[in-house]
Amino acid sequence: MRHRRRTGNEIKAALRDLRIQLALLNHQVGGRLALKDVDLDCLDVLARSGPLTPSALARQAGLHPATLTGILDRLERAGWIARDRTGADRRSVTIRVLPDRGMEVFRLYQPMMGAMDDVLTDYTDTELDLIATFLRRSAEACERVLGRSAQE
Amino acid sequence: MRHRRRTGNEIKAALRDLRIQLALLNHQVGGRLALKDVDLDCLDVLARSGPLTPSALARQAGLHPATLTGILDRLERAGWIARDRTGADRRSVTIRVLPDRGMEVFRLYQPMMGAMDDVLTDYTDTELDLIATFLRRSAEACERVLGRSAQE
DNA sequence: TCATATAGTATGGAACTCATAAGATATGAG
DNA sequence: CTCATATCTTATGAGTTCCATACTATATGA
Repeated sequence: MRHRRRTGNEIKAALRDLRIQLALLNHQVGGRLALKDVDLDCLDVLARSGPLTPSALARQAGLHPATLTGILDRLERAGWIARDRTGADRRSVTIRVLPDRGMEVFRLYQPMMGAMDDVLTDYTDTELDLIATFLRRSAEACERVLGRSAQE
Repeated sequence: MRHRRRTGNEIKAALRDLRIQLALLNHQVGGRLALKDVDLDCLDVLARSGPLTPSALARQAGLHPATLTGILDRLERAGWIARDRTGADRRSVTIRVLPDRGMEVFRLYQPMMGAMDDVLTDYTDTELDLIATFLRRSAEACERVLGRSAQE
């Protein structure tokens, strides 16, 4: 029982560590592409959640709409994204990541991907499934916490 | 074999997701304390790696030394840290997190801690150990990757 | 038709980051 | 011991970024 609690705390501490390390990795990757941390975060969200409008992106990234205009200007000028104005609502704009530069980012994350592959070889299929599920559930838990406290 | 590869990719994707969510959580917590993301990151590193000199902290946080001066000025003014000048080398300064405000941060992370506890109840002791080890090894892998590419 | 709401962006002021340089102290060669 | 050099931290100034507000254009509903 005591062991259980201790392991739980170790998991949380490890998670905190991992977050810092991944943030540093992103910072480094961003540096090589002349991108701010926030800019890379936005690209990341865009790559995952598909094309988005500026307002939706601002909400998901926790940024002020006006701040996002600046970020999008930078990203557009550097050829990372395109602003499409083809929707039914002519006020609205959808942001799309241009595909070729997406590869460029992918390449810079390769070393980390390789390192993760090394870690993963030591686990059985069942264990990998367990880990994947745990990570997904943790991300969801975090998202729920965020949503709950954003209401107030 | 194909399933194995797919699960591996899912793990990496989930890790990316988790990073974003945790970054948002930090952003939100930082907002309630009137702290920039970078400032909170520095506090986090300090809380984990113990008292540090500005140079060491700048290295660990991937920041320019001069940038760190500004950050430390803010943190000191707001009562988060103290600059101690008691070392043998009188050029050097050690940064220390003041204990009382540390509690304040802890409280803001409580909801997330609770959510994690909920997730963890579903796992056996052996599974928790497995997860803890995986997370530690991933963080170490990330750290190694960072170290390697920082040399160039 | 007109009032109101919404999407995105321009504007200006305050704050931030970083390269350079300066001040203070340590270290090592002669 | 002295002096040149290296190291640690911080001041300075230029350029950039963030955000609150206000504005334009479009949509929606009475």
